[in-house]
Amino acid sequence: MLDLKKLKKDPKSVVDNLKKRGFKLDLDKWEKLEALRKSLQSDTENMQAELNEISKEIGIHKKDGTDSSKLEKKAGEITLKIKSQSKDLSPILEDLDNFVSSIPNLIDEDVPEGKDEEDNLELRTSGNPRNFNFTPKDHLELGSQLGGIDMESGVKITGARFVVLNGDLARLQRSLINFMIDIHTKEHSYEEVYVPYVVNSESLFGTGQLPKFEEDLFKLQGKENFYLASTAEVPVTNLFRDKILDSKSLPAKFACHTPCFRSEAGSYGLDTKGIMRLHQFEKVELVQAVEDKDSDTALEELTGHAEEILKRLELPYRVVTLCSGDIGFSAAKTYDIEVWIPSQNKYREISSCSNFRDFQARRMKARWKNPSSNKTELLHTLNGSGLALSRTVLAIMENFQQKDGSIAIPEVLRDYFGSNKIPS
RNA sequence: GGAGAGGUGGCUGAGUGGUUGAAAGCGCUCCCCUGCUAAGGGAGUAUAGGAUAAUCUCCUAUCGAGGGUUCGAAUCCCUCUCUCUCCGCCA
Repeated sequence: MLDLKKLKKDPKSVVDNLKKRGFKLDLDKWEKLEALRKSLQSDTENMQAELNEISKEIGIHKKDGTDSSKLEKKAGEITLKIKSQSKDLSPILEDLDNFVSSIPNLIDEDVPEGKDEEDNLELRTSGNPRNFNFTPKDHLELGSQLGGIDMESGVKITGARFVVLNGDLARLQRSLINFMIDIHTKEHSYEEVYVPYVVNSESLFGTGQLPKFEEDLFKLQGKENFYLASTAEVPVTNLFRDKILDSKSLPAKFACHTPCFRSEAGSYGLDTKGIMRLHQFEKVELVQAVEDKDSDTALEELTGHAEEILKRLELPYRVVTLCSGDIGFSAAKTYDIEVWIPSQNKYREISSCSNFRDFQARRMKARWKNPSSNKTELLHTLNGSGLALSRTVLAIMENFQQKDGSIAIPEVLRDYFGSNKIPS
């Protein structure tokens, strides 16, 4: 949620900033609503103050046993007025609320301007795409040959964009989970957490998936406000909701493996082959809550943590800064890490690392006690994939494939996997 | 799923209709006292919104959430939710 004080103080810069992401803030509407709210609210509050005063007096009269009927009559009139006024006020408050909670975060100064993913800015690359001395296959072909990727069963059991992995590939994914979590906990000092995969609407509001992006989520029947988590960001970041953290516990860093469920509405026809884009996939997520002054460095650090996994797996990748038109609703700045996919001859997203600054924290009242000012201040939250599992499996298959269709296992993973290749 | 009990400030815990935003204690902050330590004394210590140029200030809201009764609700009524105890079921 935006800092409304900022909007009041300097509406133009807020409008300009939001414009960069292609969001048109209807300032007129807001100012009108706000003016209306102000006058109605201060009016009601004044009446309430008067009523409180009179009620107190009545109390004193009752205690003394003196007559208070005149006061009671007057108070009754005021009460009626307040009630009718509140009826006018509450829809305005609701409008304001909806209006404000649908405004995306402000983007950082150094976010490149642009329209869509074409305008994202490449920051660095790591590793070199391999030169194949044979024609490389795509992961689906490889997986089908190995009998490890079973799209048909996924469709039968559930439907399109669901998959069954068998044998070595299932084990490869599981070993990757352990590998990633171990590095993040042992070397990058994250604490491992296990969290619910079903989340309520408050949690989704907190991280910014609601109210605007309900169509991306799977909603559960029955329980009115339960959804399948689209990312561990939701349950893990909400660990900080309604909390005031001690400065000693900062930075708070959590690593978490969960499945992710996304309806992928609006992605019809995109990545229909194989396991690139699924309704259900596994992910190891990194989440941090830090002091405001630390979030810039924390983003660099967190991105580095995700990159480290790719480096060790010897997968070529690049890091891009998302441009103003491509960045997500809640983020102030985002680095996407893209892994090399030989069959597509390009880099594809495998991790997205974002600094949300105080945007999520304001929505979920995630605060910390600043000992120097002795005040409670909003935390800054960050998260990033470290990494998305199905795409890591895909990338290993394609980048490490051998001429005979077998797949070599990256050196660092062999102990976890228990062998040095997946035979054809 | 059935039956009961309960949700009060950073924590513990009083408070069943009237100057209660809320006693007391703990914790924390500042000050005083003591040669040091131990101890003692005093003051302060929620969040959000608003008025104001701003602050000491003032107003409003908040005692799980939402409604209701009343001049007035932490306190009474209704709905929901969560926690605990017992029973049932169960990986």
